[in-house]
Amino acid sequence: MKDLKKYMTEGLLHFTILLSLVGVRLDFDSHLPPIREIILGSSSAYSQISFHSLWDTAGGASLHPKCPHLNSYVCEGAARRLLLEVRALGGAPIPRTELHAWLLQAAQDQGAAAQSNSSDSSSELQEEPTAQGTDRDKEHDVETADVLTYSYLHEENDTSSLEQDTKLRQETRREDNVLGRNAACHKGQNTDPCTESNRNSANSSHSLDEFIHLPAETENILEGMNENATSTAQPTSEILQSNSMREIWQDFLFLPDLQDISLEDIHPVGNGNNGLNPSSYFHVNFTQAVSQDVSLHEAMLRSDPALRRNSETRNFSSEESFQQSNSSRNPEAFLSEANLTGLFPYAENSIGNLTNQDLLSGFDENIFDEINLMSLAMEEGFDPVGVSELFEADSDSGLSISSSHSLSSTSDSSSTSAGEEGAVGYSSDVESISYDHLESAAGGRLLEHNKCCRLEYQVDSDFCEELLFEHVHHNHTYSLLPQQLKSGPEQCHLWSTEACKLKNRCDRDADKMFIRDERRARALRIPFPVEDIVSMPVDVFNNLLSQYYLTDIQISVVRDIRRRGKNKVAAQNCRKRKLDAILNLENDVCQLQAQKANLLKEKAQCNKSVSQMKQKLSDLYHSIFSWLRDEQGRPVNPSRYALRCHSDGRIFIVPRGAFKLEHKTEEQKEKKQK
DNA sequence: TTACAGTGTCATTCT
DNA sequence: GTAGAATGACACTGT
Repeated sequence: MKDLKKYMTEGLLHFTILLSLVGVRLDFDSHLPPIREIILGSSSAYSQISFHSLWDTAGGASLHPKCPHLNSYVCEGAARRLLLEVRALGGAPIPRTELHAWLLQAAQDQGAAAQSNSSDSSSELQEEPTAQGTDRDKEHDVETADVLTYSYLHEENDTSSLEQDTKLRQETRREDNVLGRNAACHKGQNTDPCTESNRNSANSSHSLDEFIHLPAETENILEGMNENATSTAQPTSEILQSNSMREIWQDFLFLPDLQDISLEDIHPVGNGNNGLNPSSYFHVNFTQAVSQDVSLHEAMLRSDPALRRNSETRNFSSEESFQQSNSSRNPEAFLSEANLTGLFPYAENSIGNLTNQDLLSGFDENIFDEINLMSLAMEEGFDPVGVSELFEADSDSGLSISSSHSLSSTSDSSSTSAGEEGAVGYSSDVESISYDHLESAAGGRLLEHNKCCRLEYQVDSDFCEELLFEHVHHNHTYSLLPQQLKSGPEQCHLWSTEACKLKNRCDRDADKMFIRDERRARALRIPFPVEDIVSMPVDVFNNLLSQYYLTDIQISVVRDIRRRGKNKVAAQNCRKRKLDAILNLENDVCQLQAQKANLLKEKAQCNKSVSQMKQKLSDLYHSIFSWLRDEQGRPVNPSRYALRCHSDGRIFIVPRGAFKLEHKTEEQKEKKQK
């Protein structure tokens, strides 16, 4: 940053643009304020560069092969230093073809500027370069076009798309001259660049010689530029005098890998280095450096939505390589990149496209239909009821609740058709994408919470399996009471089949509702499982709501899910208790009926026994009286006398009248005692 | 097609 | 006053 300030204070403000163009990720939070301060405080001509242009250029929107100010760097001999500084700051190397065309164009401009300066010695270096070469550009457009054509035809493989890129870039220049020159070139009427490009297009591999052994026309340009540059009297051209344009050119091409260089490695370029190959004192790893192509084509094309569409197909390979290059990186670092999206809108697009394109491939379209509808609903004024109905309609429209099926589809979500499972076949990746899509729809979350939400649902497919299977195994057979199960074997068999049917149906219904709420929660990016929303204690639930920053809609939905879930369980319990009570009463009735029957039976037995006892007693009575004789030897009449047992065990024969009076007096005594 | 059982949900009351 | 539980009533669905 210290060197950056130095460059800028020296009038090299555009170095920051260059940094951005070649992919340096500046920490704008800490770098932009001083940059802006320097811009506003600078008295140089470069202070006219608006902060806005810097901003746009940082995102790659203004990327153009013709950097109008690069010639300034070249003239000052600072180009190599700038590029080294770029690398020292962690910048990715510029694509060689981009650099090729870019630098050549700048060299031509510089050549034109040098010619102008030679005629006008009062002109200064810091004069606005674009103003210098307005007319002179025309003189070099032909050569520049050839150079550009040559450069872009060296791009690997996809020549058609590169031609499109070339056309795009040419359109930003003077189209007529360039196209005319290209037409002549493609007809084979020209010259080294075309023949060279044709020859090299057949061989996609690039050797270092391709860049060192330039086409003759390009060499001539460089030679002329070198001469013009060295003849230019400029106060800061000391370095330039010691470094030819070719050397500078080679310096660009021989830029060492950024890992191999630091600020300490930046050697002053003095006279002693004249003619010295920079690679002799830099650890040059050209192949490795070029391999870190940041694909400025993509950055440029993404700035144009129309072009982006065309470039998507051929960007796939480069995006894939980009992902591979970032695969070993810390995801947090990746997120930190996403934090720069506000400053690098096209970087955001790049990252977003990369992620989405890779992750969205093969997803169930039904999910996106739902998500899109959700998003629309959110954008047009979110209506929870409408969304709810939307989900309900979807979930109720023949949604199969075969969880195992849906789970099996998670391994290959692309094979799951929309008509088979609705949106049940979620995979973990789908969740993350759906949240990305619904980020805005959910009312906006902090990134931290987004991460939490994503992590919450992105655990893995086991989460879905666990939830679904856990719910499948919920016991909904509360109507099968122990009393029923304890019944006879025939009823047990009957109830077992009934229980299976009932259980299956309960499972289906429960799963349906569960999935519906689950989908609602997912759609609104509610960061906790529905099951936990319902089952957790109220204090834990409130703490959870306080820990997450949820919108009113989300809180309302969460509470609604919890209320309905609680009520559902309560209703189930209520019905269970009701059935328990009914069945208990029925069982009590049965038991009482059996008890009554037993009592009746026992009563009958008792009556029978009593009768028998009475009969025996009567028989015994009569037999006893048959044995008894009075004083005269006559049998005792049982109707006039009766037997009475005394407390001491003695038995007396008493007249019945006296027995009755005595019996009455005893009863009266007992009553009085009571 | 109808009857019925099971279930979810809402409204209300009770705790 | 609030939240949960309990419950009656209703609608819906599957058998």
